[in-house]
Amino acid sequence: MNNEIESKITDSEWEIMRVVWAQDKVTSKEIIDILEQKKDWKPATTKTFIGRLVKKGILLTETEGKKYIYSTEVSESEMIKGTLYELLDHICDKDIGNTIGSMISNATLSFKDIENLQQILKLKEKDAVAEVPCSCVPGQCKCKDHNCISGH
Amino acid sequence: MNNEIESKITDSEWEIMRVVWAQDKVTSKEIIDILEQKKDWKPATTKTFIGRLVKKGILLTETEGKKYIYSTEVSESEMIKGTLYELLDHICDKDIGNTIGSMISNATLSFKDIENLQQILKLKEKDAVAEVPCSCVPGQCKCKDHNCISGH
DNA sequence: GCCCTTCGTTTACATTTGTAATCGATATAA
DNA sequence: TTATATCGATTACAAATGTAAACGAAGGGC
Repeated sequence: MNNEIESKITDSEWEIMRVVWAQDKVTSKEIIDILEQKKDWKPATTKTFIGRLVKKGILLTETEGKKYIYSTEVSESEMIKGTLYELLDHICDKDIGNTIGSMISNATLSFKDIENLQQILKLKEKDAVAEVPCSCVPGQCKCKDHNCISGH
Repeated sequence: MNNEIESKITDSEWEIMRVVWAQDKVTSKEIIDILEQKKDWKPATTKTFIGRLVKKGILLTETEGKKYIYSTEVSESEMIKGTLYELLDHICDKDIGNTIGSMISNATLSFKDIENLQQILKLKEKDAVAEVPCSCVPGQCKCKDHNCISGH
């Protein structure tokens, strides 16, 4: 929505964010308590991660008395999408279909999920292509053997 | 296939691996050349990453004359799957369906891909569940509002 | 049989990440 | 009002990661 925030968080920071996304507004104490349970982190450790997220501009603070209430404007789905892209960046475009396939195979899905995905696929047919072009650098995927585009 | 190799590679290492996966067997020179093009890495930089992958046991070496031929026994799909799991580890199980959905929406897919995915979904219906259980820690997802399982 | 190139190894160093103690200010309880 | 518990900020430090130069052995050309 805004200026393509330079999001990109670490695994540990993700733990903090999950709490914030789940609660919308939280105090450090709440985050600390939850992660002390889940990750066995000392309060100081959690505080460090909170601080780093604030510095990165991902966590927002509003003062309530002497403490802070933390929140964020980066949505969870946005973050997930970012991470996903990062992964997709590592594989040949031609392989994305298969990757999604393996994801589906390995996931636990509800009937509703499946129905929904079928719906999405149906729609997707409209802008499907005959062949997904590969944009890998030559030497980084096997597509060169068939019809890889990718200039230089 | 073997003992669940402690794979888990960094972004840079991934670049090296892509070359190896694409070629099956390569010399350091080939890797260096390709990544000098793609990433502007000095030969020394690429060498460092190759060395680290060898140390991790992910790259295998066989001597040919005085140089090495590199190869791997970790498959690309295995590595992708690992990375994917890592991401899924960050989201509520209930949300996996949606995440896959957004992946599909955003991807470029061929007719064949779509057909294939439809096939997979069809099969998936067999072991679909009425409701995907959430296994998040309380406080880390909104499921507590409905029917989250997850014991502390 | 030397010299230069090549290749793997070693060393170097800054940045990021994980993990945490400590400090200083403030609110709170006694 | 003084002792105490909180809370955010500062500091610390090891390990991982990105980036690369330097070094030493070995091969190839002349």
